[in-house]
Amino acid sequence: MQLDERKYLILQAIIDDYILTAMPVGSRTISRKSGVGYSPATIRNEMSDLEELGYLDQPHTSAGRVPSNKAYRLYVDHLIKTSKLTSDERERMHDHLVSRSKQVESVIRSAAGVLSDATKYTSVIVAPKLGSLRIKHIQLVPVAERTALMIIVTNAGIVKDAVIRVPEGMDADDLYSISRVLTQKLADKPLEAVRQAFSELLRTAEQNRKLLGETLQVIEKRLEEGGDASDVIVGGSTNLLEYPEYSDVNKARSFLSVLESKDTLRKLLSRDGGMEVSIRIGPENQLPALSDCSIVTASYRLGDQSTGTLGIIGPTRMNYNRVISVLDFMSRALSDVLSEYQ
Amino acid sequence: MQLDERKYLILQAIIDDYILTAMPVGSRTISRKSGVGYSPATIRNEMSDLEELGYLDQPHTSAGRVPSNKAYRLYVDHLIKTSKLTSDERERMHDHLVSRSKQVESVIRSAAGVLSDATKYTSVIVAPKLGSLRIKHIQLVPVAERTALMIIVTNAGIVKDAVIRVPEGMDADDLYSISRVLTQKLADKPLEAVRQAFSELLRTAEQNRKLLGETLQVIEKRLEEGGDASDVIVGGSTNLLEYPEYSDVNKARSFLSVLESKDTLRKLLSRDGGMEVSIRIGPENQLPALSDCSIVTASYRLGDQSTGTLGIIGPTRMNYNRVISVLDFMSRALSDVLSEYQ
DNA sequence: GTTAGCACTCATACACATCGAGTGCTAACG
DNA sequence: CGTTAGCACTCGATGTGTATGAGTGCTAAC
Repeated sequence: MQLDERKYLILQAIIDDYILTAMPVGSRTISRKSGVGYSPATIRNEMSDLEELGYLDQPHTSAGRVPSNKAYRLYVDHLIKTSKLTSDERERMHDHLVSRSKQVESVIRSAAGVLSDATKYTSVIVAPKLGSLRIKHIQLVPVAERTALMIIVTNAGIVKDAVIRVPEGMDADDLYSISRVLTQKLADKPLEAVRQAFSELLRTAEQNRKLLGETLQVIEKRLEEGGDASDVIVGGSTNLLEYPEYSDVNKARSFLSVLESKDTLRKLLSRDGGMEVSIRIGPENQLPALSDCSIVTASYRLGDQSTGTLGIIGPTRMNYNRVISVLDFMSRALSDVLSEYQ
Repeated sequence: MQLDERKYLILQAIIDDYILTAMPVGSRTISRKSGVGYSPATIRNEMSDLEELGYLDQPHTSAGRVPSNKAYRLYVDHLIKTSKLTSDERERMHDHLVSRSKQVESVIRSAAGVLSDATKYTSVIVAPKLGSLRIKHIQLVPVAERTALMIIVTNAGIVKDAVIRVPEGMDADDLYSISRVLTQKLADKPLEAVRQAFSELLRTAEQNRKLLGETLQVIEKRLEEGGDASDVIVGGSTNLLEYPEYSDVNKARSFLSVLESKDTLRKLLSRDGGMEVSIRIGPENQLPALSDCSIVTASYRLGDQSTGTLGIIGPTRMNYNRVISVLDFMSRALSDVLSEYQ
């Protein structure tokens, strides 16, 4: 059996209604809708077909129908009619983004806020991967006897720091000059290439071998870590609790627990492909705790190399249309704002 | 009517039981307890007295009694029997704290995790106030034409950064030397005193007047802000959802919303007095959303000047004994670990 | 002063009837 | 032949009545 024009129409009507109400949709409801000129009985026949094809589920015999994950997949692939945001709305979102402080982290943080406010779902943003960044500057600052703070500035303006031990009797001026050398040698190298440059450096500069060794270790460790907890930022985590899907506390808890694990989130938002919006529906994301959530993601750029991910997590019956529009816009806006630092 | 020995005993037994079960406590339950040698009828008479005195509430006629906020207040002030943590436990907590990276923020973050794990409640930690820190180092790093990143390192190792504009034609070496001057002039000054030092600096160094002006502005702005969102760290936000008090989604939501507002949290944890543990029960903290929560706070030190706050938020029937022990220990442990940087 | 006994209260659980939204099927209709 | 009206049927939701039991307050006896 194939899907003809009318089946598409009815399926779309059902999905639209379900997205709005979260209640099983009956044949009468669809029949009453403008644009559908059929009686409830006819609709029922079609619904029966659609159920057989796997596009609809029936919670129990005497309830209406509910769209299946397969239906949502069809919906986002073919049925969706993307609409643009109003220019007023675009402007407001953009303003929110730039009004904050100019720290990269602040921008991302407010972007998460804007996203969750605009969609009423939960937003997650992953900061650009450190690996694709380039070193701009390295500075050693004395903080105590034999202890220094190493600060790594990247081309994205993101600052990484770590406390390291330095050899006895090294004063501020020594650290200063070492910093200059380090910066000269390592500037504009991607972090991946640092190792090689470093071992080279290690051969030439005998006197500070020990310090350099430790510094290298720290940089490598940062590289391995891939990023710390503050690299994943969540906005509007309680938004989803507004929806009837989460009126059960246990469901709410298991959802919120996922948001607490930054590692899981980072994996969840990893994506292949380019800048365009990507959608994973229900079980398509492997996590059981999110099996009735959909995740919509997009990328943003920070400079030429590094990209980050921004995403929306909501119930499978989310307003895909709206979410796609917002994410699409924000991915551009965020890239624009962050590129000012380049 | 005064509280005699027996009333204390019974009240304590009721509170102890209610903390464990969250169910109204009946006279029979108390009577059966070891240490209480009275029949249910006698207990009932005493409970009736205690209710009249405002220490007990009765949800409805045929239910048991529930401790009132006044009872909790009495409990923490007089009845509580503080117990020490096992040395095994202390060790485990301490290890968790030091095993992580040496970044100050990481330490605080893992402290929040340890706190919430150890108590099964929600933990909140406020980073040390910026105002009481001293500047250790200022560094300007070129990131683009006419743009530089200003990094402020404090004696606590906390790095603050901001993007600023610099005059045309200023190269890396210029910024280097300016950084040195800035650092020399401002080092070891508390942030509050920076303004004065700066205006002095402004008089002497004519050529870079404009740059210095902007830099000053940025530092002042940071000062005003008092701290950004990342200065308040929450651990175990979903822990409270385990308790029957939050089986209602609306309660859960209003609680979690409070955790999302870092400003509110910062205010909530502000405290007077020294290092000792302080307790606010139910409505004693002004926030209606937390009117059936208790907040227990303690301070930790970072160096000589600056102190931060760590706290536990839980239901009013929380295990005060346990929470006090854990907080007391952690406030010392955290101070110790952070003082290594001094 | 303490306790046993007893009537009373009230939330909770359960059984049972009712209601109504919605379906599936069949037959009639254009 | 596709569409629709009619109707019996299903099943969750809602409401009502009753039993249960934990717990109280009061009184009288120990």
